[in-house]
Amino acid sequence: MDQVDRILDQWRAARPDLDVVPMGTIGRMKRLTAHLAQGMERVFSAHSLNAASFDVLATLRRAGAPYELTPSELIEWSMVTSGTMTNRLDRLEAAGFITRHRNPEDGRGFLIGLTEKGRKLIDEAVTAHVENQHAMIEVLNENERKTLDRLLGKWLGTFE
Amino acid sequence: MDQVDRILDQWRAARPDLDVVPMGTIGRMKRLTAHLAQGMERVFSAHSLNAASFDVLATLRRAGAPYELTPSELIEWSMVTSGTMTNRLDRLEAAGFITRHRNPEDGRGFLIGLTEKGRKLIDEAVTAHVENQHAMIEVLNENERKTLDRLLGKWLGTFE
DNA sequence: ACCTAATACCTTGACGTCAAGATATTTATG
DNA sequence: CATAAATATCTTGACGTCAAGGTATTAGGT
Repeated sequence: MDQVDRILDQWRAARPDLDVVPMGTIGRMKRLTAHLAQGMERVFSAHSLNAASFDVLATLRRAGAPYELTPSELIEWSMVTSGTMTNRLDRLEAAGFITRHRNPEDGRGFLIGLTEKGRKLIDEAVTAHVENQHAMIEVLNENERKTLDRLLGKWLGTFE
Repeated sequence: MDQVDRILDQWRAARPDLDVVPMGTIGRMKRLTAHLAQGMERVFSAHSLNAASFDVLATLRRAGAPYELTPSELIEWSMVTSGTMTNRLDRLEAAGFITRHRNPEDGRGFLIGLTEKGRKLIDEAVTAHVENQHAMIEVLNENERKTLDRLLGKWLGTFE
């Protein structure tokens, strides 16, 4: 009997004509994602980062050496608008974690690169991040994790 | 092989020392929640609402007649800060969906009530919302939904 | 070559959110 | 009672995000 169940009970009393079972599942997804985000944010802030800046640095890092991508490529991976990416890059550049230089192959655009400081930071941060994710999912056993991942994958498939 | 798998493959190449399986599950959760939120937002905006205003009106509606709660109670149900709730209430009051009057039992506070216009709107909106949620989860069969809901509940239990 | 369309990125204004602090009122303590 | 502590709500300033629009550069069709 968690908070989501209490909400469903209220709906069943107030609107008995509605079948609110899916609302329960979706509500649990939303709350869980919020808790997970909060847990991850703690690790990020311990490394002077937040979800937005971690996202950009991680995308550059996992792209592999020489750790360079265009803003457009970063936008695709991160699924944000160009204005959001400009803002993210402004802050990361000011903090000295990335550099912006004109793309020699396309005068309209730029290349974003990790600085040495940025690469060291994201390598430390992602190590702690992965450890933290392991800790947060610890309550589920191997079978449960596999089942959950499979169901999420199937559901996600209808959207992507 | 979805976008999450592509990200995991990049990490395995760039940082083979990390076990990124939990990152995959958490990543799918996050993306799925984002898609679900987007799908729900479409229904909300069709009723001149967004997730924030729907949340407040729905909380008042499912509390039952006379559809009145204090801002503090709304804050607890919605898990937002007081500043956020003030902002939400300002907009809903300006739109004529709720009223604010001083709480006769506590001079420090207020009572928030649904207007007739607000009650009608949320009743229509929540009907469409529940239908939409059914449509979005349609791809999973009864057993899969039950299993997913049980696993999410177990996981969520470690946080709440 | 020229001109239109497409592309890459930045800018602006609005929104929803939070953290921290302010104000008014109630409750608890001596 | 008087006063300190707690409570209820609003205010302020900052952040991250998006949609829409702007500018510069490249690509395509004639």
